[in-house]
Amino acid sequence: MDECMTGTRRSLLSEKKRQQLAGRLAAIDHRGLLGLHEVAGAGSVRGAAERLGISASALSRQVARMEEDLGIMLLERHGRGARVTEAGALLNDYFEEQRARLDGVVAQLQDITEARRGQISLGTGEGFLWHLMRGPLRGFAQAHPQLHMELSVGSTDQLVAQLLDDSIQMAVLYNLPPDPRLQSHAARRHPMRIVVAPGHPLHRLGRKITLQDLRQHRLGMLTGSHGVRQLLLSAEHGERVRLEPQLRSNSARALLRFAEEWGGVVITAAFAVAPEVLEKRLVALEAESGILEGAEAQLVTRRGRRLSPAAQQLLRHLAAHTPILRAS
Amino acid sequence: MDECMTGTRRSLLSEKKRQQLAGRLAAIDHRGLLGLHEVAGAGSVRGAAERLGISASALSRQVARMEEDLGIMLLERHGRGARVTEAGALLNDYFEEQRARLDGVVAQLQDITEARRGQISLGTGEGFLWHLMRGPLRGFAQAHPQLHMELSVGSTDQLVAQLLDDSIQMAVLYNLPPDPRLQSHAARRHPMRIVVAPGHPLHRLGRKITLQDLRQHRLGMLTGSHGVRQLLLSAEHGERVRLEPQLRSNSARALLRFAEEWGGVVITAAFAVAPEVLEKRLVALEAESGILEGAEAQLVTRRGRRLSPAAQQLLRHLAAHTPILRAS
DNA sequence: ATCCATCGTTGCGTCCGGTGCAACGCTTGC
DNA sequence: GCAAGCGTTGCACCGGACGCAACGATGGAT
Repeated sequence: MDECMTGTRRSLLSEKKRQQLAGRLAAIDHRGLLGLHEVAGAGSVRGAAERLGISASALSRQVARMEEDLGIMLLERHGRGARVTEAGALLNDYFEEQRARLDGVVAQLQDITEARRGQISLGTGEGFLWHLMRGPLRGFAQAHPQLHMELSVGSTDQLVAQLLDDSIQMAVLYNLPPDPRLQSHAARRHPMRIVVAPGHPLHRLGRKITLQDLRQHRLGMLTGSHGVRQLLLSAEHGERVRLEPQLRSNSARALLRFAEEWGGVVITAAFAVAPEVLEKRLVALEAESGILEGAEAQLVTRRGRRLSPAAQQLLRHLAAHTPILRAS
Repeated sequence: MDECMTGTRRSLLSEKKRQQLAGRLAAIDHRGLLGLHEVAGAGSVRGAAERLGISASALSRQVARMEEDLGIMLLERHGRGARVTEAGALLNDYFEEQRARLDGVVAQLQDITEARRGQISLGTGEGFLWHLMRGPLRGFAQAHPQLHMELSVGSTDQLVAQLLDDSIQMAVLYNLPPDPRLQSHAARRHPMRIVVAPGHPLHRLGRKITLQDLRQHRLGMLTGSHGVRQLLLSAEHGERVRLEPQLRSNSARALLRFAEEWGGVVITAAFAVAPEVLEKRLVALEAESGILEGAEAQLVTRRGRRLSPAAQQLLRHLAAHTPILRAS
């Protein structure tokens, strides 16, 4: 009924629509309405035709076709000129209203084209939040007040998943595992550091910290879905060390409080603790590990995705004006 | 180039509009928007094309042309299907809004077609007011609550002038002089009567009144622009009688008060004093005059004018349900 | 990792609809 | 009564939209 008869069914459907939709709705096209509008304004078919740059016969036929399709008279043919009937005036009002509305839509499209208006969704790791919010993101938002932004904060693989299903357009993340489906637009190496409170025993060592050193202290770690945790696992494997964290959390903020107030040790990038280091509430010690050295912060999108103009502009803006993403 | 100035001028105008109007506004035609809407709903070009009963290639081209004209991406080509971009969603919203609005307009057009809605303007002589308001006009208005009526009360030649310049669609009038530009849809002879208060000397005569009889009494007359007055002038001329009215007024109502309370004499049709005769405040006496016998009440329109459906229906209704217009 | 089903797109021949020109009927003003 | 407008119609023509077939590309299935 539905597959073997598609041809017939299509014909019937088309025939039905010819009389239902096309007969009433599609009969009202932009051209006919414009013609009617000009006739209403000019007061004559010929005058309106001259305004439109077409012949009077063409315009006459346009209106005649609309009348035929709608089954109602739109013009009072008046020997000397023509006036719109009540129905014609109704359609003319409709046209003018839609035209004004359309102007607004076109203006909004223009805004979208020039990235003055739009919806941008980006994701970021928790560690970038402070830098993004006070710096480039804030500047961009101030420069584009009509731009709506949605900021999704999550772990690396959460962000990757959101990138892949297009629920975010771009993401700033740390320690991204290689993925051909993603495209990097800016990257900078940020070695992982050992973060402790000032005066901590590791701080007093005065040298680079090895993974072995960490075994004697209380560790705090992100849960497994974060790129930081993944890289650390690789380092443990490479150096044959197994680290047992005292505190696991999906919140980097919680871990920093753990280091600051509980005297714990946290491994993360320096930029992620920039405010605390500035206020001298924490210190970031260098680590003695090749693997931890290679960690990168990246600005990525899904490869092959066509971004909106606003998103493209934000992408360029972030790549250019985010110090922690600029290659040194 | 091809036709001296006109051809070139048209080309330039067309070229200008190609970039101004057509480039932004006319690019958004009903067909393209419908296609975009279906793609947005179906999630794929092919599915939308199947719904529309056209080929996928045609639909693809429609959207591509809109994107070209607007200079902005409307679809996210997604390998597996297609989704609308923000700009596409904006246009789709616009389309759905206009479609809903259009449904309303079409419904209103339907109402106009079926005379459920509309604007009717009619004129009438003062003498018909009582009959029309209580009878056929009231019934018609109750049967069509959405119909707006404009009732113009005036003298015969005022109404004729309004008919000829189309400011009223039809008129009920008395003693219409023959006019080829007007068309009568219903007519009934209503001889003019001599109207006096009960007990008036003319009443006590107990016979038909001649124009000579009138010379001995105080007459009230309408001013010259009324058909009644014109006919009476003809009768005076035919019977070699000159009547000198005591009161002239353009208000028939004033003349009736003149007859009722001042003991005056007024010449008019019987229907024009129907309520007063019913209440026995006036009597209508027959006149002895061939000319006054031929007076007619008529329902007329301008010949050649195409009336609105509502007006046509009112015309038929008045012709059928107005006793003073039905040929006995 | 490979295959293939499906998607969107493009080249090309075809056809329909809109258009312009000229002529006609009609109304209006001189 | 005549001429100048108006709106409309017959006819030939042209351009744009369409369908068909084939082509890259993507994503899931094996």
